[in-house]
Amino acid sequence: MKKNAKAEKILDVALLLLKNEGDYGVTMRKVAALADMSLSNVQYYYKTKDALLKSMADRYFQSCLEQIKKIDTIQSDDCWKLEIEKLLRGFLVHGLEVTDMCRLFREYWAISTRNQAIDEHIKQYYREMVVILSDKLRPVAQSEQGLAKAVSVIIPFSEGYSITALAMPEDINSITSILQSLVVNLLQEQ
Amino acid sequence: MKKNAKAEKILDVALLLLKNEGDYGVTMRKVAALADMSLSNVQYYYKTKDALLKSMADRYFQSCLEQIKKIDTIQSDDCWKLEIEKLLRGFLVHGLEVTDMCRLFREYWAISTRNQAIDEHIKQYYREMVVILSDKLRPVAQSEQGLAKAVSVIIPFSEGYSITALAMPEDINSITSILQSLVVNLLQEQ
DNA sequence: TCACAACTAGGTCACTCGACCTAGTTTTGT
DNA sequence: ACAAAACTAGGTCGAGTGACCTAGTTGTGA
Repeated sequence: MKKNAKAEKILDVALLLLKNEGDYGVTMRKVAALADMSLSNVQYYYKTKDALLKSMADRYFQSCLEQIKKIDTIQSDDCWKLEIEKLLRGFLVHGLEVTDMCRLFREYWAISTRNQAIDEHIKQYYREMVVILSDKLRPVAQSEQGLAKAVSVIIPFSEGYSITALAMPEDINSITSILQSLVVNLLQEQ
Repeated sequence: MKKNAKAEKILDVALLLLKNEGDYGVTMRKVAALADMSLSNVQYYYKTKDALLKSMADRYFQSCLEQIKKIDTIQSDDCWKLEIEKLLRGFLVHGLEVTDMCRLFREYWAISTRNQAIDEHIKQYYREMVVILSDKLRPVAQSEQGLAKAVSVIIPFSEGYSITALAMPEDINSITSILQSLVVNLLQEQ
């Protein structure tokens, strides 16, 4: 049994609560009950609720970035445009069903409007996402300028699509195709 | 003094609280205090908290749609592409600063993941937004197909941009320009 | 004028919350 | 072996919460 196993389990359970019941739904007592330990025990690992919320955000945004890093870099071979489409589809698929990731981000977007620290976390997350995604696309980009434009289109669109997708008249295939040709054009910009 | 003046004031105050403190921040007592009336008085107009939250959502999404309806229809004159740009800028400007509208939508996006009724409200809102925006753009659309694609791009992008704008490398002018030429192309699709 | 509905105010109830306190038990380092 | 640190458990406290109750006051229509 790892030393930090309980502290990790508390974070797991707390994120589960955040996902299902929102930030005010995360109470020390509920966390304790779901983690199958006493209230005082939770409070031993996280002295205050703020400390718990901070640790949750630290770990969650970190894990999300690591997930993005796992995406394959687009290689400059003869089917790179197809690879772009696959990459875009991977982002847009969050619009079809509300995934755990979607739920947590929606909570954090809301919290960020009333919590300076979370707001900074999210901004930093998207800044790092820009860097990571740029690295993935750089091999097929004709200019840094075009690359910057491409990521500045992909990221906002995929976030917005995760919210609005089910209400749009065009389906994901059509949208992916439109976005793909736009991104390809931007990447080919001199 | 209108008959419903108090009921309306309660909704005003409650939306203010929702914006600033989230859904759990809306308590009957806080609403009463801010509306300068007694707790029982608030509870007279809205028997339960659920009833209050429902009325808030009903009125808010309604008012948002009416705001969108006020946007000028794009006329098919010789400067329609410039009008498109102006329209897009109006949407994207929500990315530069977190407006009241942004804050409330972020709250509702989060609430919708755990509240069926709000989820339906939001879906319906975006569906109506599709219709309204389509009407604005139809005069310059070469086909219904292209029109559907255009709105299916504009709406998700503007929502996502309101969240991510400040972390993107490209500024609003560059983004607006990219989106404008994309939308113009889609509208000219046969 | 009078009855009835609309409205207002103050209070109580059981419940939940984060923070704190105290007293044990286990583990660790020397 | 033993002291200190790490950990666990149970209890209490004041502050809020939504729902509910009762008793007044004002307004309106017949």
